[in-house]
Amino acid sequence: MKKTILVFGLLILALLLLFQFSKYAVISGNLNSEIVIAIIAIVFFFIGVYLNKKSLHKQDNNSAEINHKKIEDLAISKREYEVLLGISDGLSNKEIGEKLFVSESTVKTHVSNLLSKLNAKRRTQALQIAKDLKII
Amino acid sequence: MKKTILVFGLLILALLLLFQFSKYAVISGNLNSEIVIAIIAIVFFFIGVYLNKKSLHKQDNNSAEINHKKIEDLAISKREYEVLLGISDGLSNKEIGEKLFVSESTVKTHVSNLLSKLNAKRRTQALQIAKDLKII
DNA sequence: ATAGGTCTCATACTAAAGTACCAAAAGCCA
DNA sequence: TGGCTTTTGGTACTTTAGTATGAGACCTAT
Repeated sequence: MKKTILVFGLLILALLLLFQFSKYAVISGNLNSEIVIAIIAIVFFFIGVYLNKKSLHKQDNNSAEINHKKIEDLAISKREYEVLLGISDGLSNKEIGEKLFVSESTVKTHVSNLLSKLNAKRRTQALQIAKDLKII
Repeated sequence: MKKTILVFGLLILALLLLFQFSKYAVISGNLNSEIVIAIIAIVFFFIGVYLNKKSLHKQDNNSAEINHKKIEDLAISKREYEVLLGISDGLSNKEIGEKLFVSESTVKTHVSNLLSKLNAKRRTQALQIAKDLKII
């Protein structure tokens, strides 16, 4: 929120400066008025692009970024999380084991713990819940 | 692509008109030059916002909209697709059956056909592939 | 040193998931 | 109406998934 105020403050400042500059430049005859207008147009075009991109980016982040805090809250260990990623890649327990260089038994243990931590009955449900919690 | 050309054509036209108008207005003394500058600034600001939003929106569509054509190409039937949605909700075959008012056997048949059509070995893999193909 | 957490793995089950094959009813369309 | 696809459902069987339990190895903090 403080950032937004800062940005808008700078924006207004830049706007005022541009106004003064344009007045000065045109009156003193140093610059062609068309060039001043072009500069203003370009500057404001990019201000529009920049502000828009920033506001949209926030939404993207909200819907795409991984919620690391939630993972901690659920007490999901590093290994369990790796297994979760394997599940979301559509791998079987055996394949996950091969990928992580552990036995299928170990993977089953991790999956079982994961399911109870996510309060899921199946791995597909775990995926759905994990996506909901934005931890995946 | 034709749309893009049209938009840019109109943009350039608007730009030229604005230039002419500003020159005329300032010279004839009908308008204060500051007002002209302000108008130009606002117009280009919104052009920037608009173009940016449009280009970002395309990406959003690409990453969020369902590819109905792909579903047809894969010859996935309506019922099979409903089962696929059930899978992505993390439901078991039995639960999908209850939701669609059919037996578990029927769901199994649909799932089996779905897997072969999506070239998947497991339901989790089917989900991953379906997301990749943007049919889910 | 020991208590607690993580990671590993095994065994023995039970429960789902998935395959293969068959078959009937329903809907559509030429 | 005959042929086609879809939908439905069953049986029988194999393969994964998931649970419960126990146990050893390894870290870390007290």
